[in-house]
Amino acid sequence: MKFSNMLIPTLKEAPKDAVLPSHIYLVRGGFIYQVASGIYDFLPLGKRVLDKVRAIVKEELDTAGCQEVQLGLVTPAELWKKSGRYEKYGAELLRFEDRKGNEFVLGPTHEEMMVEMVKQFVGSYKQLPMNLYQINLKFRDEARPRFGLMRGREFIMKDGYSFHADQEDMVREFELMEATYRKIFTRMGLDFRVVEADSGAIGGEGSKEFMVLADSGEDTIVVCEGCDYGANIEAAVRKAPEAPAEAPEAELNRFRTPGIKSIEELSKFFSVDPYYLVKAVAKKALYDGGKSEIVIFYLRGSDELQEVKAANAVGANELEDASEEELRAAGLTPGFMGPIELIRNAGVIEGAPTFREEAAHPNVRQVFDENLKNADHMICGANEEDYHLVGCDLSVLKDVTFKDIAQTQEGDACARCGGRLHYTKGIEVGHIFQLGTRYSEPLEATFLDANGKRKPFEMGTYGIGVSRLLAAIIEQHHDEKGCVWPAPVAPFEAVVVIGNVKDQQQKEAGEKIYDALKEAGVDVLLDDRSERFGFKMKDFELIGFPCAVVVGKKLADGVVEVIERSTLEREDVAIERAVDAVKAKLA
RNA sequence: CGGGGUGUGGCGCAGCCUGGUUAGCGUGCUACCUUGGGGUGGUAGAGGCCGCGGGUUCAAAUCCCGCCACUCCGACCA
Repeated sequence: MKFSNMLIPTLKEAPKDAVLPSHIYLVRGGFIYQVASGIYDFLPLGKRVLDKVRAIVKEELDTAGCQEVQLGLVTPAELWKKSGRYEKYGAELLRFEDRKGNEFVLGPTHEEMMVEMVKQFVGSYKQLPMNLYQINLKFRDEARPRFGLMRGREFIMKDGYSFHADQEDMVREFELMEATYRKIFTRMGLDFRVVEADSGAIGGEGSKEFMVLADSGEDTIVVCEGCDYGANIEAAVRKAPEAPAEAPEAELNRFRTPGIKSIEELSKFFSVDPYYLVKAVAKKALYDGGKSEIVIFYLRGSDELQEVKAANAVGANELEDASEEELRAAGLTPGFMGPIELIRNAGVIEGAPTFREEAAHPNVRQVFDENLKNADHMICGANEEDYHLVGCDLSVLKDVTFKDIAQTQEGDACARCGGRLHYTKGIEVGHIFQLGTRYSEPLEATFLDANGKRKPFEMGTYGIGVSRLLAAIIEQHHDEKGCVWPAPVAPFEAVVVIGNVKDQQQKEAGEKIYDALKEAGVDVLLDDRSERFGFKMKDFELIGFPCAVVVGKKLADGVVEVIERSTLEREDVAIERAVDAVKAKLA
C-alpha cells in the first residue's frame, strides 16, 4: 500500500476539546473522525487497527471453542419487554418505531437476542455447553459521551454468551474465559489487572473486570501491594480497620451539641476519633415499578458510604440523595440522625433525661455497616435537633441488618494477605459475568437434561470493549510525539520512507525494499509522498508505526536507516539487510 | 439530568463588550517557482448564507428572545 494513495488525514493541531492522549493522537493521526457526539467514523488506518484487534479477539475465542455469530443491531422491543429491561434500562436504550408503528430498540447489549436464538435451536443437554459471541456495533445513548473512543454512544463490542447444563460447567467456562481474556490483552501489549467487580442486582455469583492501568481511567480500582488482590472500588473489601486506642468512655446519655452536624465538627467537639462516631447517611432507594423509600446507612465516622454496595444491600436499583424535606417527612432530623429507636427498643435508654418519643422513627429502613457490629463507646445522633447520644453500645441491638457498605480506603489492609491497599485508575476493557438463570428463566429458555427434565440454561456473559481498546492501547502506548503501536495491533508493521521521491535512486531503492518486506510477510506501507523529509518523519512518529525504514542520503553508501518507534533509536544497515533488521525489530 | 462554555472557509483561532469599510490571521487546499535529512521559502488563486429561526435598528457576526448542536464539571454508566 502506498501512502500517497491512502486517506490518512494527519493533523498538525489537536481537536479543540480533546484532553486525553488517545483522543488527540487518534484524531491527529487520521485514525478516527467524529460525526456526532459519541459517534466516530473509522478512517482507513483506524479500520486497520480495529481489524487487527478483532482478529486477535476472534482467534483466541475460537481457540477456546467459542463460535462467532452476528445478531441484528435493531431488536424488537417485545423481547426487551419480556425480560423486563425495556422499562428498566432507562434513557440509554434508544427506542424507535418503524413505519408500521412497531417498536424497536438499538441493541446496547444482546442477552435477549442471543437467548432467543439459542432457545430456538438448542433443546438438549447433548448440545451443551455452547459459547456464542459476536463482534458488533452497540448503541447506548450515554448521557455524556466523552474522551473519544473511550466513552462513545456507538461503539464496537465483543459480547459472548455461554449456555450450560449446570452451574459447575458454567463456572468452568467462566474460568476459561478469564484465561482467554488474559491471553487476548497480553497479546495486545496491555498492562492490565483482573479485578473483582460488583455483580450487583444483575449478575450471579461472580463478576470480574479487566482493567487497563492508566491514570486517565474512569474507574477507581483497589490493588494490594502484597498479593495479587485487585477489585473495583465498588466491590473492594478489606480487613476490618484497627480501633484507635483512646475509646471515649461514657455512660449512655443524651448530650447537647448545638449546631454540631458534621462528623468533623463532632470529632472536634468531643475530641474523639471519628472511628467512634456513628455516621448516618440517608438515601432515597429506588426500586422496580417506581417504588422508593428512605434508607439510613450507618457507618463509622472514619468511613465513607460505598453507594453501589449500599444499593446492593437493600436490593435497590439506585440510590438518590434525599432532600431535607423528605427526611423530615420521614421523621428524621438531618444532621442529628442516629439509630435511636433501636437503642430505645433495646431498653437501654429508659430513664435517660427527657426522652422525646417523637424522635423515634420506627418506619425507616436502616442498614449498619458490618464494622459497627458490637461497636461500643460510640457517639451517635439523637434524632433531635442539637442532641447526640454518647456511650452507645451497639452490641445490644437486636434484629438489625449488618452489611459491608463502607468504601475501602487507601491504606486499608488487604483482607487476603494484610498488605497495604492502594488506589489506581483503570480503563475497563473487559467484563465477565456468571449470570446463572437470570435471563434464561424470564425468557423461558430451557433444555431437557439427561433425566428428561426441563431446566433453564445456566448462563455466563463475557464482554470486550473492542473500539475502546484502541483508546486504551494508546493511553498506555504513546509519547509526546504520538502513538506507539504495539506491532500486533499496528495499522502497518512498518513504513518505508523515501527521503526524497525526486531522487530516482532513492525512489527505486525504497520500492525495492518495500517489495522485499511485503515478500517477507511484513505488513508494510510505502511513504512515497512528495513531501519533505521532516514532514514524513513527523507523520511516522504521529501515526506510530512500530518501525520505519528510511531510504535517504546514506543510500550512496548502500545504507538505509531502520528506526524503532518505541525508542526512536536508529540503526544504519546495509540495504540487503534491511528486511532482516525490520523483522528483528518486530519480533 | 443539574450547572457552565462555545458555535465565524477543512482544521485552530481573532473580530462581538462599544452595531457601520471588501469578515481577518495561522494552517491546510490548487497552480507555478523554490527547497529536499526534521512540518523550506515565495507568488498567484479557490474556498464563508458568521449554527438555525425570530426580533430591535436606516444598518446585526456583533444587541435581545427562542431553538439546535457540540463541549466542560458533576450526577449517571448491567
